[in-house]
Amino acid sequence: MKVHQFARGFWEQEPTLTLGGCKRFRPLAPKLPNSDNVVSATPFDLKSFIRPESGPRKLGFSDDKRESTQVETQPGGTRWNPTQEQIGILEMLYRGGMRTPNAQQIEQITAQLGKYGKIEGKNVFYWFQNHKARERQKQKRNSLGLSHCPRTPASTISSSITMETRGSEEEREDSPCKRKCRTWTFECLEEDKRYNKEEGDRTLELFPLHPEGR
Amino acid sequence: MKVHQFARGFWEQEPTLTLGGCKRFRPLAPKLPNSDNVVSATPFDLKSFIRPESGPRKLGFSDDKRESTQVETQPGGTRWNPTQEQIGILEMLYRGGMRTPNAQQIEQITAQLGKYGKIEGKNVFYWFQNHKARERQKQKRNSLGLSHCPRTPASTISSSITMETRGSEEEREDSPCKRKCRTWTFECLEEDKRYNKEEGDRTLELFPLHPEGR
DNA sequence: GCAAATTAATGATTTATTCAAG
DNA sequence: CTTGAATAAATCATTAATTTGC
Repeated sequence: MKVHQFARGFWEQEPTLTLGGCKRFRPLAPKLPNSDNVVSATPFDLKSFIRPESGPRKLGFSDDKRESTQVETQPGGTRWNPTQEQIGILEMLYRGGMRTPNAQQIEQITAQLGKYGKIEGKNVFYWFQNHKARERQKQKRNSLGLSHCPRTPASTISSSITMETRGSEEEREDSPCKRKCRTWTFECLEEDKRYNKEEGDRTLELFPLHPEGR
Repeated sequence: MKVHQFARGFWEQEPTLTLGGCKRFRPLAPKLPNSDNVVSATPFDLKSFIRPESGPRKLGFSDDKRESTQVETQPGGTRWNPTQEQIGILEMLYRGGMRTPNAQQIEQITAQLGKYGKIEGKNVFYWFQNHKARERQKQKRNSLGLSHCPRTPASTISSSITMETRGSEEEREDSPCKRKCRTWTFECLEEDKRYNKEEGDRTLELFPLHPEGR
């Protein structure tokens, strides 16, 4: 099987990946301590490798200096705490019919909401996911209690801005036809901790492979 | 309520947000026929049109030269088509115990696998998700047939490289304790379509629009 | 041998659940 | 108790295998 061969090259080039922390894996290759390998590799071997939640959860926003000790993959950190403005806007968008914003939309929403407080794209994403799910639950609960006239709670929604959302088709809430709208990429944990600093932080590049460039 | 106020500014500044690709909604704002908002959206309306193989599906490694015209913001989107090398490495990692790599891990894996063909972080993420889920299904199916001795298939995994992954703690397979490891961000649809790229096209910035310094 | 037609795999998204911070 | 965060299950969609008729 050729896999091993490939694997071989793989490990040799990226010793980092050879489970720095997880010794169980015996590297197929010698080890190759070569300091800088390809992709700048961000040496951080495997600390986070599967044991990310060990460290202190709290530190949060103190002020990242993690690169020194690498505090296990980012300070767990405080979770997003939306401001009234942010919630208001999100709800408006929701009422407006938005259910599963795509990457660009999320990006822009995030940019806007960032004016009212720290926020990241994932917060927006999650908010829509949760809000949608919970509205659904609520509705289901209600329907059980009423057992008829399923259209009741729609009032707020339908009143002013139901929009085309689903009025046109047969679909309800969020049809599956909206598939394939989102694209995303992973980001180095390090940086997502910044609060909203001005300019610069908008231009985040997606592949923060370089250790600390920013 | 101030919401409207915010909303107002919001829409004005970010017309793009009016649902780029999902025409279903009618934007609160005028409409903004501005072409760019469709953005990718990959109106792929017709491409898949029942005759999926019409276009040059093969390109893969041949030597694509399409980047010149960029084919309207990327072609409906070819999905990732892993090479043998990539699969081999991924499977190795999986056998090594990796189940839900975090952002950093994904990043690095992606960087490595990128040597063997175009790949993005999300592909790696999805691969693990799917592989894990499908192994589970398979196992369940098997167990139904056997209805006993649940420890059977573990052999390969436990034998040589279980790693610290969860060897140290109480967690098995993929306990929920691994929560909160991942961080990701959304990316503009535009670029994710490029094929392999080398240089710096990775540093793209995401906010083509920030209206004002915020 | 070969393409169109079908089927099997599997990549990509969405939805449902669960966990836990506040 | 509310709700942000994360994962697993279900689902959709596209690509590669394969079968089939010529």
